[in-house]
Amino acid sequence: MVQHTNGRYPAHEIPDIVIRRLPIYVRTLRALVAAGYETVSSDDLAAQIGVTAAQIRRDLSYFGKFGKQGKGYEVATLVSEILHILNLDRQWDVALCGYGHLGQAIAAYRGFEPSSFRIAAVFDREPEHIGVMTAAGVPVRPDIEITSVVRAMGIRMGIVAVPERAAQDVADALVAGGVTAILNYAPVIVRVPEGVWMREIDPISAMQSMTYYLDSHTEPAPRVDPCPAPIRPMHAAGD
Amino acid sequence: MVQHTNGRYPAHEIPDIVIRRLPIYVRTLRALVAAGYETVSSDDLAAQIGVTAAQIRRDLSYFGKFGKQGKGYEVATLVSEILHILNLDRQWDVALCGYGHLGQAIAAYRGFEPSSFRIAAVFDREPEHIGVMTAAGVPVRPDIEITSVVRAMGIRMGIVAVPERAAQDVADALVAGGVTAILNYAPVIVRVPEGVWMREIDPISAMQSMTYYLDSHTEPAPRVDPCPAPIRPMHAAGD
DNA sequence: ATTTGTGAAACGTTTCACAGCG
DNA sequence: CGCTGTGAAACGTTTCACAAAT
Repeated sequence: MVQHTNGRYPAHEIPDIVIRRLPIYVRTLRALVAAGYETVSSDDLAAQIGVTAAQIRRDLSYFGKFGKQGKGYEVATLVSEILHILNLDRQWDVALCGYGHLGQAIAAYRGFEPSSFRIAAVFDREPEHIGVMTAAGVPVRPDIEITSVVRAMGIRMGIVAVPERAAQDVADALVAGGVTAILNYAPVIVRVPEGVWMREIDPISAMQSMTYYLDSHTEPAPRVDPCPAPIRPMHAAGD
Repeated sequence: MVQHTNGRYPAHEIPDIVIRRLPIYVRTLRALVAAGYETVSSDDLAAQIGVTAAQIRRDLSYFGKFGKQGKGYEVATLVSEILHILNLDRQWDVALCGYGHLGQAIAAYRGFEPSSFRIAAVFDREPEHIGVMTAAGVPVRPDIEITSVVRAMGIRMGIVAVPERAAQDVADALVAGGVTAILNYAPVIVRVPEGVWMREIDPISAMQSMTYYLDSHTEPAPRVDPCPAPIRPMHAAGD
């Protein structure tokens, strides 16, 4: 019942593109906390991220008023607020499907826990992987158990890291077990029912779109200086 | 000199979002070729991909006229046309930076060659990785050689698969060597000079944005039937 | 003085709808 | 008749610019 809209914007009207930017705000704000900042203006935060200050203010305004005029935003508080908006003030169990090279890299990645996720179940098709333990102590189970285990554990999110020919079946099994959010690494369009969220991780497409801008007959652009300034520790700020 | 615009749309006016969709069109069209299709209408292609037919027609219209009224598009020809537009009718050497779990998974992935890419150089910081050969026979070199090797090999694209604290340095080294397109897997904002293209692979952000839609207190949505139809082999199409 | 939150304008993208071609 | 290519309209997103708050 505790919804994060403050009455003005029904949740279903908030653009998804705004939602997708919030994790970047969290990440950057956390870096600012680590650097010793207590408050930040939308201008400074925007400079860090490489977007406009107006965009940050507009994005946040969908959810409430978090800043103070003349002062900016209290960094630690804003992190908590956004984490709450995103339902990240709890941990989410995730089912990892596929324990090949990619799946093993995902299982070994130390970035999930601090991001509110836990690889709670792992599945694979290959007999030689079954029964293996991940570094976190999760056993690899046969893929035929996806639906039943996901359902029994109440898992709501899945990662598809299997070859493209298996991706649709694996996604169907996840959905059958009650999963409503899927991160898909397979280079194929996976169809899911209404009400199931899906995000694609598609490095090949990303690379194939960048080659458009790489003229085959031209040498690299001339060297320019590196860019805007990175976060500096608070204590170094003097003038 | 052989540019892919046919005179009406200068390349610099074509929206990047259109460019980013072209690889999906290629992938889907190739699946249609494999299923025995010779022509396809924008309606059918749109249904396969899950977008509107108007969007496909508009996207393609930026580059020329590839269809025939009353007939649709010749599938094999359209694949070639789009590959040409994207500069994918050649192979691109790519520098992989980082040979940890993720880098090893990337190096082992068999999807690059058919997508016009080749992992041509691999770099890592850890002494125990240096000198190791990838499955494709590429030696892992120390990261201090990134700039010189990339420059010597004429490499134009790089993949950053190192921990976030090293990502900026590695990207700088790539750019110093002449790289102008970077795929970044590190969960940090990497700053690059004007003229360098960058795409982010950010699974954690993708997951953190999906949790917004997973109400913490609600059980999974009721079961619905699986969706639109997948590609069927031509020979099965009868009615 | 500084900075937020937000109407209104500007800009970008998608969809409609249909003339015209095969 | 079926389907493309595309003006024009609709829709979505970003930016401007400023009143109000401290």
